[in-house]
Amino acid sequence: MNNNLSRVKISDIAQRAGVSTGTVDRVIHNRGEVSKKTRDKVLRILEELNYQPDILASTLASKKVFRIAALIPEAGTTNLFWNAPLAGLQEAWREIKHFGVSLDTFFFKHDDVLSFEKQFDRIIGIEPDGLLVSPIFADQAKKRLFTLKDLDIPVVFINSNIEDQQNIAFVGQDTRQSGMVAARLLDYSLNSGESISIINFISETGGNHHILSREEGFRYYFEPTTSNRQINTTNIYTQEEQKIEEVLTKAIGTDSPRAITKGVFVTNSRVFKVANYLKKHNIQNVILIGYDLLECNIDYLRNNYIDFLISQNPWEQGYKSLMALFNSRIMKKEIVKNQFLPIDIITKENIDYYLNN
Amino acid sequence: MNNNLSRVKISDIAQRAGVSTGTVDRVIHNRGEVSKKTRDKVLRILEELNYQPDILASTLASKKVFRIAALIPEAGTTNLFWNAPLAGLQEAWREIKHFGVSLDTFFFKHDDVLSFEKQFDRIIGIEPDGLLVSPIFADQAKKRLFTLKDLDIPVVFINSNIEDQQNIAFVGQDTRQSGMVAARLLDYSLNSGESISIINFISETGGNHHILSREEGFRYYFEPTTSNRQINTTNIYTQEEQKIEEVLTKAIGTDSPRAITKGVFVTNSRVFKVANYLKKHNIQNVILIGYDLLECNIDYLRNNYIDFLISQNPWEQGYKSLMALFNSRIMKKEIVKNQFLPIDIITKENIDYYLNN
DNA sequence: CTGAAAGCGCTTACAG
DNA sequence: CTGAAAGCGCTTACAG
Repeated sequence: MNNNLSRVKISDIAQRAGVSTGTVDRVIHNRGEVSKKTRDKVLRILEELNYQPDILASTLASKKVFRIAALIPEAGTTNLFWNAPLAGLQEAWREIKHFGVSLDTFFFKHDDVLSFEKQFDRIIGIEPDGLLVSPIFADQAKKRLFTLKDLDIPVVFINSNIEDQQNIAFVGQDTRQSGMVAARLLDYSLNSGESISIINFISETGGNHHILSREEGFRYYFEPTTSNRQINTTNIYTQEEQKIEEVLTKAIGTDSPRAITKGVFVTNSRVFKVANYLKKHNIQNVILIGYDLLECNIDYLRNNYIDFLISQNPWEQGYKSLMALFNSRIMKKEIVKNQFLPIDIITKENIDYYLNN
Repeated sequence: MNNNLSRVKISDIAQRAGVSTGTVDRVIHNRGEVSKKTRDKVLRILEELNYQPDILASTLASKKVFRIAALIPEAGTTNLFWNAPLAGLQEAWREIKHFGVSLDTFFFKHDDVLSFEKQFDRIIGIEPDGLLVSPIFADQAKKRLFTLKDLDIPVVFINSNIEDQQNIAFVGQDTRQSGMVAARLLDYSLNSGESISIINFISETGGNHHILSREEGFRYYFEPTTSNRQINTTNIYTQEEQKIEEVLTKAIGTDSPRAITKGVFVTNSRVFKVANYLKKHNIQNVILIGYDLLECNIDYLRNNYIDFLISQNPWEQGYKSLMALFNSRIMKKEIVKNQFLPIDIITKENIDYYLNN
């Protein structure tokens, strides 16, 4: 179906144009120092012969390295999600490093704005050839994106998006829609009339956009039939186990004054907290849905305390965001600006096939 | 975190060993014509300095092309599934063609053993450097795989597997487990005691392994609680619309003598046939699950006739199978032998994010 | 503004 | 069995 046909090379162009290969190279890369006349001529022949550069020879000859910086949250012990994007990033880098790409990864603490700013500033100091960033602190990011624009440094957003920026791509999930998926699953699993609790684990330091938008999608799904079903939201601000216990007891405890909850939707990866509660109090027959394939969530999924997990495809997020930068800048390909990853529905039965990466 | 450090090159090795680069090259590629003594010496230094070849320079210098043949079913009009693996294959090829890889794709008719044999024989005649095949006709494949083994041609299986062959990889789905996923979804969606129909669209020309194995997984899931729920299997052998209609009426029609079915599991992509039936007869409140994101299935999913589709990730199957061959033979990497792709659960709410490829 | 030459790291004949 | 030289397609100084 396809073959490596003998391709036209720079020397072919040079010969046809009656110039040297150096000159052809100059026009190909817009390096100036060429008269308009020869430039036009070469350009025309390039077009005519449909010249495609040999990227291998090109990167071999030019010892340039394309320096990519990545700025993502540190996984630490409280934020394990971010291990996966990092792994995806590194795998992508392994695949493309031959093309003279270097990758420097910078970490910030997801609950510490200052660490974000500091690291971002460090990166700006370095002036990389491309940046990949998870801009969870939108305001702090925006100022700096302005600087990057001046420096003409292309930016890819990963996991979080900021609208109306000059980023060349966003790679992540449609959070609102993922709430609708959760709603659909609960809708299938519950009988009509059974009530639902939404649990939001709110972070005091901001970055709650995901959570709110998931709740919004979830509620939107039920809107037409909202009369059927009671849906209560509980926001949890504390980190203290004891407090969480109390709040959950009010929200979903068997003695809860509210109508007995049959479905629980936790809007982020901390669903294991709720699973833990259900286990401790031996509450059965509650359908529990949450996010992300953290070890502890997986354990509860396997043991039937969590029914569904929604995965954000974090590994792919890392992989694709680096590839977006690479394809755009090194391979000179057109890339898709908004790359929404699948909203994967995970159960005990298919979990194993999402862990390979 | 990482950088393109100055690497050790062949000339470094040559210098240290007191030989020419040609000799180093000879031992690196086991091309013989080197005395044991110098060979050992070079080998040792290679090891010591942890020499890693520059794959770019290597493929640029050697004008060798690695010829890959692919043998997959033709998509035609009745078998649209196979468009996706083909697209994945082609995308993978686009990414690696620079490394001197050619791809020739051969098609057979999925319901015609002879076409499979004929095309396979053509490929053997060509003696490619690697083969990627969907061995749905196991017996006919086996003989020929024997020949390939003699010719030392590496083989990757795509979508269908044959156990105990010399294939370097299999890329596909765990079909049995996907049946369990379907079972889980119906189990959540139905009330206890409600009965289920399994519909198998059987092909007379063989290749029904997927179907049977999906049913087996499905039934296995319910085994412990089988008494709760009636599960009836209906096999459909005909292609005639009229006959199908009759059989479905017996199986799931509202006047069916059997207990009224509340859940239907169709074990392959022809679930749209059942959706069509439900629509025509205005049967509501039946949960319908089937396989594969064909256009017609997607339409029924969006219109609520189909509730869940299980996707086999066909695009990825194509992509990964070519990459397996590439990574193993060109990049000399270790590859995973059995690459099971995720068992994706698709609903109306997340379908859009599985269509990008 | 332009060309000739050297070089990127590896491979391939060829001569001995 | 071994080495010297040319070449893969492109880029990079340098000289003019």
